[in-house]
Amino acid sequence: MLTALIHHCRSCHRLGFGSPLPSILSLMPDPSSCLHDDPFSGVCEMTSKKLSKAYDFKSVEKRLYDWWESSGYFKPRIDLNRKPYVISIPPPNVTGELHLGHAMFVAMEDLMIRHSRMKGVPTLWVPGTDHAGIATQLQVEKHLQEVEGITREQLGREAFIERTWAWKRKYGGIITQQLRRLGASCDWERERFTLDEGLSRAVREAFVRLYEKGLIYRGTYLINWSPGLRTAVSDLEVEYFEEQGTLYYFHYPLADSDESIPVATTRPETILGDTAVAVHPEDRRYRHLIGKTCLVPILNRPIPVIVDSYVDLEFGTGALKITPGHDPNDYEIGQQHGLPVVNVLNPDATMNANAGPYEGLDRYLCRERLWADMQAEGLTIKTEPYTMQVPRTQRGGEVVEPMVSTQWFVRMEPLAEPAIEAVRQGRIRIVPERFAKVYYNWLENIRDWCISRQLWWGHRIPAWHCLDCGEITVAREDPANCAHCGSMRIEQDPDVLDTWFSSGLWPFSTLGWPEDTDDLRYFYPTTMMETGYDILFFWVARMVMMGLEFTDQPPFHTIYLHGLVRDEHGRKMSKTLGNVIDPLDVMEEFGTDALRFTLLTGSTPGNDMNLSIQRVEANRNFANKLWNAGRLVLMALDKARIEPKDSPEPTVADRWIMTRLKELIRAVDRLFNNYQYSEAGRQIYEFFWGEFADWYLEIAKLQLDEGGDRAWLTARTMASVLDTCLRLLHPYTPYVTEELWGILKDACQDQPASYEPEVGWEEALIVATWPEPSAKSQEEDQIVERFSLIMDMVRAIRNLRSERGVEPARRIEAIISGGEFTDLLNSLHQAIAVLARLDPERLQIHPSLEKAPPESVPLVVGPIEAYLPLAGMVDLAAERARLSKELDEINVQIKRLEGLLAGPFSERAPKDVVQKEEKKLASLQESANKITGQLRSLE
RNA sequence: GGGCGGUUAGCUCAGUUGGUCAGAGCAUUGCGUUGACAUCGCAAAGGUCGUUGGUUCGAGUCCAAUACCGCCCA
Repeated sequence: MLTALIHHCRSCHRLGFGSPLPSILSLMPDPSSCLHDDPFSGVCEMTSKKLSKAYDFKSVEKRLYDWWESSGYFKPRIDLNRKPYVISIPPPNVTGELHLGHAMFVAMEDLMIRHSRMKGVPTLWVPGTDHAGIATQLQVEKHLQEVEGITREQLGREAFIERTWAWKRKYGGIITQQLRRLGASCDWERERFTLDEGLSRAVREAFVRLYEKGLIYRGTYLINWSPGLRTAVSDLEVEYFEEQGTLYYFHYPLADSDESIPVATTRPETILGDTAVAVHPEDRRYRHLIGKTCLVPILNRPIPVIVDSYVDLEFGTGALKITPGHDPNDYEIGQQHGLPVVNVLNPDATMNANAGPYEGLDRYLCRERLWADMQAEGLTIKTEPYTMQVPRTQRGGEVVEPMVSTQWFVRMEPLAEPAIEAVRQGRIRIVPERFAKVYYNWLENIRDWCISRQLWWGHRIPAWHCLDCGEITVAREDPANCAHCGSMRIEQDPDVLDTWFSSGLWPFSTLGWPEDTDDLRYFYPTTMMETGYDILFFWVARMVMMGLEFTDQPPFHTIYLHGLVRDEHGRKMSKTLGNVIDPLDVMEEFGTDALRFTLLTGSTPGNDMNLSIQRVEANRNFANKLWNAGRLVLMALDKARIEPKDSPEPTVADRWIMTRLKELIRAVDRLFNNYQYSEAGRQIYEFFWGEFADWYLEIAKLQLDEGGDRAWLTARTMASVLDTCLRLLHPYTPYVTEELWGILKDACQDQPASYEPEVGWEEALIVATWPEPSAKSQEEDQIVERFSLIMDMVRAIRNLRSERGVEPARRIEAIISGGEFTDLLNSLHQAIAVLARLDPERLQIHPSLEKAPPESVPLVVGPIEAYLPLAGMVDLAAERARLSKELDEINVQIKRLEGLLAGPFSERAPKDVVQKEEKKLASLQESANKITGQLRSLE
């Protein structure tokens, strides 16, 4: 009986040390003695234990991660002569918690990083977190309210910021611990935080430079105001939802006549801020009213009737109220017509003094009251249900109010242009390509970026207002005086910067910019920006702009965008839907590798993926398959512990699996070069399970039984294929592969004969050499073709057995006529017998048969014929029917191919394609002949 | 209104630069377990590749139109 034994000596270090201790070793009692030096014993007399029957990820993951990290494998091996491979992590919110979006980017980036590292490239993955201004501040505010019942205002700015830092210190490590759990091989010694000292300096430098260049300005414009958060937000942070609302129709009375203009609005409370009524120049109905004066309902404030072709004749009444203070389009019109701007809202969305009698009311209450009052005055016409686009904040989802406010902005156009060019010229490549179009479109129509936030948690704007001359001083170092009048009465602007402003500097600020550090010089520009397409504008485009502006270089060469993770039916995960999948739960149940492999092979670049737990489970099974194949290999090594006498020739099966492995490596290489990571992963999976495990290992068992050199070469081939597969899979499933590889390596090194791979045994798989593709050799196709014939033969017999209900345990007789493949069949005599469950004693292989064996079921696989004498189970009529059916099918094919080859195809198609079809036709004709012969013999 | 993606087996998805009657996982059905693995094995059933037209010797793959679903921008 084969047993997987791990021999391990803790004193002579013959095995095990220098690599992570395999899980089983930690279970072992202390060693009694080691007899390595004993000339009479070839085997270390050691405690040993079987490899567990199933892969136990729980005993592996943390131990391996700690070992990798403490061994320094995550740190780049700097070689100044080589170009490094660098990724800056998309920084998660410092106090955030792991979700599948994180799991996705970690899986993708860790795959890229591990692959690059194994290729021997100096590889750096810079980790870090961002301070998430609004999110973090809200958490702390909520906590203060719940626990102490106080607001941040009551606490005061300085104390509040101190509390927030304390909060960050307490919870800031959680997310990075969770990233570690996913196997993220980042260089944690280079971890950065957007609010740490260096990055804050970078933010300040960037701000000052942009200000000095005139690219940052402060001004009063219409912005998006979040009343709940009491801060401005940028255009990108507003989402529009189609919602049921009401369209209110009413009369806009003229000042000096009984006439009125009917107008419609979805937000009546903004009537109080109207500064004009606009009509279309071609609208005859109102032409005579142009230039006259209307009165704002209730307030009786006079406003002009203006003319503007923006007015949509089809919409509502064809006349438009203009509220420059609370509507973006009206703001534009107001600017063109020089209309005053009236703001009727307070920062908390209650009405202000401009709302007259409605002052102090909430915006929605005001809407009701005002409409009721207008009704009383007979100004209302009607209301009707109306579907409208409601702007809501991305965070919290409350309705955003357009409001005029003094804020800080970045002038984007001059920054956008080089960013467009960089992609256009190919200095930056976007994968998948189609997102380049989205990128251009946004940058070409870019609007200025509102960067100030009325928050406390963030980078405070380095601008000081002079209380004497009113000028602004912007400086790298905190100034004591106004730069304009020298007054000491200066106050720093209370606002902080949008968190994305600091994120925009991330690829270079994390490497030390604005200092000219070694890291910056060597690692910048980075290589790959891998992230979700949902933050293409928020983050990626801004990084490109900032990078070009401050470093004159694109911050990365490639942008790879992955899709969103949805539930298994394609719905967005949300708490309300209750379909949220927590990656921690998934890892707990199925292991990190299973989750990673699922994420990595379940999607194509740029497309959303629907995650199903069943898929994760299937991939957990894959990890187990690896493990068990590993057990078998270890048993083989144990069984074939010899020095080979000669150098044995590989068998047909050996050659086949090695050839297929070479083909696999080439395919994986090509796919990696095209960023087709998921297809590469799937192919490795298919190869490992469907070819190596299902076919080769089964045959290998027989070859091992032969003993001697044959067993030795077989074990070595098994070990070699496993070794290569583990290398190929490591970036996908780092834990199970590292664990198994370490055990395999130890077992191989413990062999009397060398099992050393060409590249040698590295100290760990994470830093092992990536399999390089080899040139295709002449005989490869033939090797694979010939073996495929055997596989088809075996499948055909299995198929027939199953159809006839032959019990699997029953070893049956078979007579094969092999023709030119007789030698091939003979060499696999034993294998065919076992795989097809034939009785080896009664498996006859002949070059040809004079006549068909009696009482037997015939079958044809290409050029090979086989007969299964199934006494008592042969129904001549049924066999004839089966063969006729088969023949008919083949004849249809033959006809089709004959027609194809007789037509223009043979002249127009490439030669090799034609040859392929000709070959296929010949093979079909051969089969047809054989079946015809068999039919005749059944008569 | 503009742009993008999707539509392939019951479900979730793959499918190289077009190469000749489509693949996987799960689910279903039948059979099988002292032998690496039941987290397994063997086999079966299941698809006119959304629709229409075009290009081509050849289209799931390229082009055009169209339907439905989804996303982004305005």
